[in-house]
Amino acid sequence: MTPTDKSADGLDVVRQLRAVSTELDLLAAGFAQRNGLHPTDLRALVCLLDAARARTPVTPGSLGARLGLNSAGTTSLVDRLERLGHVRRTRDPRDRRRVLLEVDERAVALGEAYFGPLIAQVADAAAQLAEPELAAVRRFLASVLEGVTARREDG
Amino acid sequence: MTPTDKSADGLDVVRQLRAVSTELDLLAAGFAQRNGLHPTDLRALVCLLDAARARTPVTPGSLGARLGLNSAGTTSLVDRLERLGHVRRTRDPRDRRRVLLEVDERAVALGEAYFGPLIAQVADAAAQLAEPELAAVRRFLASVLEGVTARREDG
DNA sequence: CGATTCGCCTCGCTGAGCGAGATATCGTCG
DNA sequence: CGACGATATCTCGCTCAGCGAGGCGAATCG
Repeated sequence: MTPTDKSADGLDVVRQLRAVSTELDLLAAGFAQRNGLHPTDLRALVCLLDAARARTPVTPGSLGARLGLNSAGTTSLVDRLERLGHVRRTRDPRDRRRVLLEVDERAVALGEAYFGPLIAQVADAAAQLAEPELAAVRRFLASVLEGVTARREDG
Repeated sequence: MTPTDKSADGLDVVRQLRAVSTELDLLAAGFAQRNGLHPTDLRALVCLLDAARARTPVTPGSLGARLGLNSAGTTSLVDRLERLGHVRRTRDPRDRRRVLLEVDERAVALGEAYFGPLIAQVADAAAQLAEPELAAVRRFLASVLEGVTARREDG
């Protein structure tokens, strides 16, 4: 790449990506606040909805691990979500030490109200690209994801 | 859109974008924790570094507004950053009510240690695309940014 | 069956961030 | 110039998310 060609070194793309990322964070924070949720609660709901779609059972332990919380913090997180009616606690009949978390339909609706329009907008942006262009976007994003993940894992 | 054509409806791009966003958040959180910073502190440093590069003066008030903090919370945030030596308080000679925040060189170095490799990786990912492809990525990201920003503003 | 491990919860505490209000400075209008 | 309201920041007291330590029932291993 030529140092004089500013549009070809990808730095503007870096800026765009960062702007998108921070705007998404702000959007999420605003949504959380409007719904009486803390950022952690929203992240927890996202995990729960992902798991529900994948038919994967979630326990306080697995949720806390994924969010980086200790067991005490996880308990109070689940307490909050349960108090708001987003989640129910059920004893696992196979292993009665475990508690299974079931997301309420209201939480699913809430999640769709949040992600739905967002998904539609991104999908729409993607739909305005020709197929080979879309393929390039996919390759670029996959590459970024790989890089970020790799950086996160070693530190 | 036809549910059977999974590659053309852009949903996979949505998933990629979300994955990138959450990975970036996790990376930031890990970096913050390793450096004794809270997520808010890191966001504040990002704002300060951006402003420093743009030669824009920053006051506790403007910083708090940008981060969505109360004046009391802003004061304690600046106290923390000052205690860690990342920032210095200076009275504005033109308006002695105001306090100007100056970032320390250590904070700049810290920021570059964090953003540098990340920027390099994204720029590298961009460099592996042909020019028309890169243009498509730019258009896509601009479109996503516009959509997200618009959604955030009305709510 | 004990002994150990595992999963979750309770208790007490630290500290980020909020609301209310105090303090100092600035701009303005008589 | 002096009084007054606006503005920028800070202080005080509080709430509550999350941590560390420890407890208790359930599973597993010897």
